[in-house]
Amino acid sequence: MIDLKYLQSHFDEASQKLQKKGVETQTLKKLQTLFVTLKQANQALETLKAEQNSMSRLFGQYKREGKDVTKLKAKVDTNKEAMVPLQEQAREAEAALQEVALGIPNFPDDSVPEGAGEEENVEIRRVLEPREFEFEPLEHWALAEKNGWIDFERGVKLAKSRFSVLRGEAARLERALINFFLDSNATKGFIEQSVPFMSNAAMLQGTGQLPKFEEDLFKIEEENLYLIPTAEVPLTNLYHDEILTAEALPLLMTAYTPCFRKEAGSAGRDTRGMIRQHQFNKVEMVAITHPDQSDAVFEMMVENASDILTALGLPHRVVELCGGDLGFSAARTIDLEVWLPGQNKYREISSISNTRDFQARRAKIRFKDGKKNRLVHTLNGSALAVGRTIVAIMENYQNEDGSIEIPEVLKRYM
RNA sequence: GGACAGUUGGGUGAGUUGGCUGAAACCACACCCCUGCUAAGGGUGCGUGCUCGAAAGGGUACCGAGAGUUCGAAUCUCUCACUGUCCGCCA
Repeated sequence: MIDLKYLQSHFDEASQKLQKKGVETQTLKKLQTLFVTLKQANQALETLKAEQNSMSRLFGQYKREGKDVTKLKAKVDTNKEAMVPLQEQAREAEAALQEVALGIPNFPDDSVPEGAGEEENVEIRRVLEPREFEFEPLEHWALAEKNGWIDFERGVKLAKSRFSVLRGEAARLERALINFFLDSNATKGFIEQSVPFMSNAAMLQGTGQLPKFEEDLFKIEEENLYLIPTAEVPLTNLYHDEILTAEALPLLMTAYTPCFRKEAGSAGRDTRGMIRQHQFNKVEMVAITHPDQSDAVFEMMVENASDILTALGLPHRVVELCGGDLGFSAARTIDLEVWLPGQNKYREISSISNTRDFQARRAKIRFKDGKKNRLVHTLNGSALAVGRTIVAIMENYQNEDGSIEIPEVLKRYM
């Protein structure tokens, strides 16, 4: 959630920032009006409540002293009547405010480039030269078929479309990658966690998936739980509604989890292969930091993910997302795109975001700064998406006969 | 799934004839005093949000959540959620 006090005191500035993310000024005006209405109603209401409380205290005193209370009772009753409409007004404003405020995305950092969508993202650097092939490199699904690595049909049979089964060496490669990623993250100080793969609604609101993106989530109706779309949800919310000590920061966490996404808006995109599945494995990094630390930690997370790709010998590029491509909660995001020779393009394999205090405000994650409680910064990023790494290894390490080499660093894991 | 019990501040835990309890006491924590000691003792402070205020401080809300009764509710009523124990089932 954005800082509503800041919105009120710097409306034009705030509105301008959110234009980068496509938020209309009108929506913000509405939000501001609701905020002011709520404040005024609350103030008026609290004055009346104060009177009510002091009269009630008097009431008790009169009773004890055996005094007559009929006049006081009349006064109290009148006061009570006066509170009713204000109470209603405050309640409505509060509800309306919540509804609008929870749907407003985070402010992008000032450094975020302008742009409407993906095409306007800014490439920062490339790491590793893509290999020259003396033959036409195949796409991963063709290689999967040749090697018997992925059974798409039976995945569909077991569940539905966009599910698949890994077999034999591919399954072992997946397991090896998960371990390799977790170990690599551990060397950078990320503490491994094993977390629930389901989450309740309050946590999902904390990290920003709810209420706006419910259609992207798999829900267990009878239980009122959701399958997590990313480990960012459980990891960040580990400290939901907590006040941390400043010394505890930064908290660095990593976890392997499957991720479940409905891909509601992606019908027709990447239908072939396992680039876009309803269930995929991912190792995630999450950091909870002091506001002064978050930029440095962000850089470290980008480096870490990039280093892992380098260790695997996978060419990739580092891309700064423009305002229009930025996610709901992110103030800033850097994507790592891995080179896929079969597809002849770079594809996202990691996304690292600094949400600043946006999630912290929603999830009430604070720390003691002297006597004051302040919001932490939260960051998250993949290191890495497992399925897409398998795809990248298949395409980059393929031989002319269709066989696939295993990257050197993974050999001890298999 | 069945039966019973419970849900209070960082922790333990009082408070259930409605007001003087936002909440005793103890522990933990912070600061201070005393003390030639890797101890003990004493003092003070110590929940969160919103709000008014330069600050000191004040107002308001919160004792699992929501609604209700009442001049007034942690304390009474209702609904829901969660936790524990026993039984059943089970990796």
